Amino acid sequence: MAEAILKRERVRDHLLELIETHPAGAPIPAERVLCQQLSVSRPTVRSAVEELVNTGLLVRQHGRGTFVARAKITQEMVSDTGSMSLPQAGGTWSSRVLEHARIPAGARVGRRLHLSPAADIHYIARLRLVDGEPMALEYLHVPALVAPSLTLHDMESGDFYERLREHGVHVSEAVQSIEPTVVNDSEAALLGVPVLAPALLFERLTTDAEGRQVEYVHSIYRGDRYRIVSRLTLGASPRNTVDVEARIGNSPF
Amino acid sequence: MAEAILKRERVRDHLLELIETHPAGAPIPAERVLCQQLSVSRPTVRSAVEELVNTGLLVRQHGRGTFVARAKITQEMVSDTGSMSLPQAGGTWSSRVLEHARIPAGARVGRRLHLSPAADIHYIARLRLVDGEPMALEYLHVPALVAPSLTLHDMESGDFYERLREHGVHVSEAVQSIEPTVVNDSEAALLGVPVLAPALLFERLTTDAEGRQVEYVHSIYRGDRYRIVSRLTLGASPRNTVDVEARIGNSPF
DNA sequence: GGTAGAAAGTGGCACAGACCACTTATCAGG
DNA sequence: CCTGATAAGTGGTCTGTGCCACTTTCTACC
Repeated sequence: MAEAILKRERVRDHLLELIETHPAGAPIPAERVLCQQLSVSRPTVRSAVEELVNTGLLVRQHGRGTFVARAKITQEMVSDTGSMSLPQAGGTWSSRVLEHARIPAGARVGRRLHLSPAADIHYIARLRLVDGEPMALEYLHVPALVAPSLTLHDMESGDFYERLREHGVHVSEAVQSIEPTVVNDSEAALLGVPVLAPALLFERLTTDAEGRQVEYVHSIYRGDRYRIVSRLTLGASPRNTVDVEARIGNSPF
Repeated sequence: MAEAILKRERVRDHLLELIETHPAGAPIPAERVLCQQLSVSRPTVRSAVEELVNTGLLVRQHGRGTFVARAKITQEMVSDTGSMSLPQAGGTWSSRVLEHARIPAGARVGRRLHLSPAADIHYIARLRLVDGEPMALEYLHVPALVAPSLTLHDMESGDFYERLREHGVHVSEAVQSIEPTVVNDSEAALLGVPVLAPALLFERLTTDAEGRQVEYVHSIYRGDRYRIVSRLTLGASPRNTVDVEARIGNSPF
């Protein structure tokens, strides 16, 4: 019953495979070609392509072709998509590694990653700066089992998820929570703000295509420099909304 | 040249009109009926309907029909859509009006609403509770010019935007910002938390179809009871994502 | 040799029809 | 009176086809 009965889904899965095996920017076969290859009609292909265009995995260009889009769920996700943005357009990011080790998960992290507390994880603590100014503290945890050969360099790289893909890990979904907090002594010292200053606590749990928890990130952002901005549209054509966007879905009443 | 040559857009506009003139939950004509009325084919109708379903204006139910969705950009937006959700599924909301008046906008509010500081606004301050427990303070400002006959009852109603629509105001977009803060003395007293407890400061500016600023909301949410949860998908079928969802759009590389 | 036009390839839009899956209301049977 | 089968109405999927608009490339003309 797991077999895809719907042609549309079969086409979608085929496209997803193409996307995973092709670098960003690469063209995918023309719609009419896909029709022949998969033995479906063009509207079916178009429907599947459209879905992936809407989710941002593909980009269509009239008269030119359809291309693999950049995967945007990255460590910079938050700032890239604008769901969280700097008060005044950002500067240049940099980071300083504070700590790095391969250690047992422990109770708290283990629970979130669905691991035994004794299971090894890659751990890295970084201070993230914008134009040299401390902005956030980030604590990254990746199960060692998920990517045994992961190097420190991989974890430092900007396009971390791209790197994970090379290790055979295909990130598919992230659940992120944000809550207000205040900084403690050590955080205050590292971020250069007074103790008890307002801050945002981010937690992100990332899941791969096979449903495994592949990443747990825990960050403290300075409240005086950060702000979440979302733009909610109602009724306007989605064509009008630019990349800085978060559309909200409704449930049936 | 402004005329809609595309049938699909004509259908979409027709649907938008239906949505505006029908109360939330009302059924719209069946797809096959719309085909006849508008002299287009069913795929065209379905495509237009699908767009509005994706933007959350319509809800389809297999075997039952298609219905006007609740306009979810409301005061409850945050909790309803799950872009912000209670730690453990919410209880029942209620509110206590703290203050209510028709007053001049003043400098700060006037600037945000693009009004002269002397222009009148409807103002209401409410304490919002969940299961009787204080949860947030909300300060709502609506220009008197926008809805001259707005009553206190309108502003107290849960479906505030529906009410605005009856006054000829069609809400189309909202920009919302969230930042961490701590509560001051009076806020602490009203919310029943210690002074300097973490909190979230919400600001929302709502714009109508004509580009007018129609609402400015400023709220303080208890940090210990509130949390923002967003779910970011990459490549998964949007069908899998439930109402608690925020999809992130990408720009072409 | 340079340039303008034609041709080929791409995605964009639309049609008419067929069949399936689900929901609801109706109606006959117990 | 209640219950279960049935039929009608709805959205869900897919086909095969035609034409249009845009982009790129090639070609033939100047």
